[in-house]
Amino acid sequence: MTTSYQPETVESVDLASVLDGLGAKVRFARDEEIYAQDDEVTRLYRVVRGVVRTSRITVEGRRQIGDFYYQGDVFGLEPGPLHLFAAEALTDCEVIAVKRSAVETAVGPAVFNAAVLQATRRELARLQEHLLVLGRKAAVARVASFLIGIAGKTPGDDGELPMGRQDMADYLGLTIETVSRSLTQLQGDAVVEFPSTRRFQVRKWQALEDLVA
Amino acid sequence: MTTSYQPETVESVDLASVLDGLGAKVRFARDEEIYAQDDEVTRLYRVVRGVVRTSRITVEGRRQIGDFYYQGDVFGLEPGPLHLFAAEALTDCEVIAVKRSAVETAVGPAVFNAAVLQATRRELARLQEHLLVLGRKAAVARVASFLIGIAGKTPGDDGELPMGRQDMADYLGLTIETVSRSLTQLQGDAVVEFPSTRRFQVRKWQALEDLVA
DNA sequence: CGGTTAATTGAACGCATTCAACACGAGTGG
DNA sequence: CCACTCGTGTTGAATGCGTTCAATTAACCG
Repeated sequence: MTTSYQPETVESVDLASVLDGLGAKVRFARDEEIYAQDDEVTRLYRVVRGVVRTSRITVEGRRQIGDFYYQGDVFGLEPGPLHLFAAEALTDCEVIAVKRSAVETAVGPAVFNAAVLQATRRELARLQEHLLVLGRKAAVARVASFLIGIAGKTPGDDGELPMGRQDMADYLGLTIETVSRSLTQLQGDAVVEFPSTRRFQVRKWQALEDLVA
Repeated sequence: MTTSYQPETVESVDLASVLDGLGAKVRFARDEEIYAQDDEVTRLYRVVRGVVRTSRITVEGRRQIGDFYYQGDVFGLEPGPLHLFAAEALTDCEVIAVKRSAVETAVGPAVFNAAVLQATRRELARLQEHLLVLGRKAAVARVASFLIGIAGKTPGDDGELPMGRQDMADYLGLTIETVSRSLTQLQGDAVVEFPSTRRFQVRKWQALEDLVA
């Protein structure tokens, strides 16, 4: 058993389920810091409830948002010994935080590595997607792809934005005004509809996806 | 030995050195394709000589360059089963290509996972850095940070650009003209000097880094 | 209700893009 | 050696899009 070759078994371990068994839930209030930029990377986190954002402030005061993490997502994975991005509670939320070493001793190094690898892969996929959005020029296209992502999280045509316009702007590399104008334009074209500022409904999926293409 | 807990040992495995022992060197001519977009992810690659670029074409014909890989770099790591980015030989080059399964059977799943994880982390670090460059607006700042990266690869103040202006533009999310203008501006301010189109020398490191900050 | 923050809208500006022309270098053949 | 071409890079001028600054409106909460 110890010598048999079982790559599939090791590969299929899910970090999320591993974390659930360990560590206690911690609550964070809106805008509270979970870990800071340049903090040491010691823990792994999982969102139990609410939404978390990672962000980085450049010297010139500009802010870049790394990503938003929703229920079930694992975050806190970074390549180096220090956090390049800080993590804050976007909404009031609850997260499970476990020391990496604790996870490792609990499940063993092989399983730990496999699980971290899988989670890191997902992280890589997020970044690749984000990269393309930022590389693409048109503001409306960026906003459109963002809305698609949000709407895709829930079944049906409607989506809910847990973050404000400023967060959207910093995520998309735009200003708050441009985001607002893009949204207005999409509404004017009847592609999406906003009953309130944070809730929307997709009216023309095709048109929305054509913008991103 | 099989049951003892040795995280450090497993962690420290380097994928690059593992690859060297396996697989044969393959030559690719300039602009030749190493693997295509949407190809299955089956192999791991290492650059022995020359430079490789990864790129992705959007439906609207726009091209985004993922990264450039130099001598010693490992590439071909992608989160999903398919390659989102294609890989091409930027210059005539030589790469080692090994089937992932071959690597895994050679060193065992634990070491394989550890090694792939480490390489994936590096990949993640590259992307995070790239993300910040694209999120930052100013064209000159993007070009400056690119030049710093290139110049940092070789000791001393001079650097060599293996890629053309179009590749730089697609990497930085700019047009070829804007890249050219930014370079001219940097030369005009005597921050860098270009004896030829592909070779440069940094004159004022401080000024260059201030632009990026 | 006011009081505060967030979001939208307007107008002017600036920077990157676009389209176009020109310069440069390398390679080819007269 | 010159003329020619082709690919690549630079430069110019005009446009357009996103930004910036400012004012207005909407949403939230006591």
